[in-house]
Amino acid sequence: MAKTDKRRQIMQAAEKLFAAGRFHEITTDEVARVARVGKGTIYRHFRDKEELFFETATSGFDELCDLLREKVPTGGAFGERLHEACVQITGFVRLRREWFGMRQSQERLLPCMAGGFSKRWLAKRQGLVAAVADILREGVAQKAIRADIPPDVLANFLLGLLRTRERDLADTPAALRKYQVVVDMFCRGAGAAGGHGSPGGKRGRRGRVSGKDSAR
Amino acid sequence: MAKTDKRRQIMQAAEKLFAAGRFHEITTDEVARVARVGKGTIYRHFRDKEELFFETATSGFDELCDLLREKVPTGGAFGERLHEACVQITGFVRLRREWFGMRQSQERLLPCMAGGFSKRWLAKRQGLVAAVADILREGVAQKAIRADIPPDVLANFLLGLLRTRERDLADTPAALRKYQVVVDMFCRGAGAAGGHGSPGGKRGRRGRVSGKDSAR
DNA sequence: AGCACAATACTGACTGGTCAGTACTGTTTC
DNA sequence: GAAACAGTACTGACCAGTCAGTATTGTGCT
Repeated sequence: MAKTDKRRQIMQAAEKLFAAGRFHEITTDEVARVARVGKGTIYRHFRDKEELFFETATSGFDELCDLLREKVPTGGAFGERLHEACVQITGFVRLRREWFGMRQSQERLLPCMAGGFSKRWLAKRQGLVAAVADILREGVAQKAIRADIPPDVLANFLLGLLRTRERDLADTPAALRKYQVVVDMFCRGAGAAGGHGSPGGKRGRRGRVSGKDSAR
Repeated sequence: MAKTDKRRQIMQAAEKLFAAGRFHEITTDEVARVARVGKGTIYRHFRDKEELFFETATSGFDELCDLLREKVPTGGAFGERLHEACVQITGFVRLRREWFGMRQSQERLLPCMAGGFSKRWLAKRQGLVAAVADILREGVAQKAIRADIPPDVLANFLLGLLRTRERDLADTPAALRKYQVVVDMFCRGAGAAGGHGSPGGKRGRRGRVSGKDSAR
């Protein structure tokens, strides 16, 4: 059995456990037991409990970034890309529910962590934001996404909306459909040149996010 | 010194500390020290550390609800009410930054808590959501807010957007202005009868959130 | 007022349990 | 046979919660 297998086993167990309980409530003995691994093996792969936690909490970012870059390649209609990105993100969140829950619960705690963890964490998260922002940037270029808000801010909004929704949704069959609400909200809110009545708004035009349908 | 003073001292210290570190990293000794109170006094006011934490983490919900009901009374133009609500919420968040940070960081941990904490927490949070939803409901009645998404879902979205923004913003003088982006996004996304190009969308009309400007 | 006494609030040194991390032994794998 | 491992016993730091003792406040009496 390759070394990386053990590492993965441990991380999977940690992910599961950390998702269900608080950091201090999860013992390394428990992680070892669930991972079907000797306790010492954990310390063979991770310096300490903090690092195990950090690596586990962070892993999803990389995976999701890879997924986005793979499944939502550059080029093609922007509307489709955005939609596909949302599908991938929500799909990933559903697939890796435990990681997602864990990330949610512990995100803001990490900056309090000792040493360089805080920066490493932010860098990881920023990677995901950047991946989403890249897609949105293309939308801006195609006049489908409003240009007055920086793409990375919009990317954060989108992720925030998905997150909000995720908190409320059980893992029901209807859940995926309900994510459409998020996409819908976002597209209307972030679409280019939309008119509205909120304070500060000035424009009177409205664009379609897909950038190709001209029903208006 | 009245009993409530000590209690408040303790809660203030706890809020400050819990905002900066994880539950298990904050010792009751530290809370006592910061609160300038004997350790035993904590246990005179709170059953245990969990309860101290819960009460502290929860207090802001009530305060914010009271604030909303006071400063955003029923009646009046919906657009103004929504705007005022956002101002109040963001103002509160800025004022009670520590509580907000703490709430953010520990929210999802609470459901893992023993006993009835989980339900009590959700109930408290639901109170805030309901307060915001009530305001939005009026917007629906006035045709300013779309009716196809339940008000409480929209309320969650709004709170989520504010939250997302809060995470990114330092406490700069420009910060308050930047919240307008959230309000703007939300109003466009949640405004009644808006056309857009997102998947599943069908409508072609667009309304103004303020519900009193008739540019369309 | 001044005193006695009770009730309540408070303090902080102490304790008992918990758990991260280590050490060691015997086993499997390559 | 050596490297990785499971299993387990061990240890030392750490910390939530306790409790015996002290301070403060309230009350009734003279």
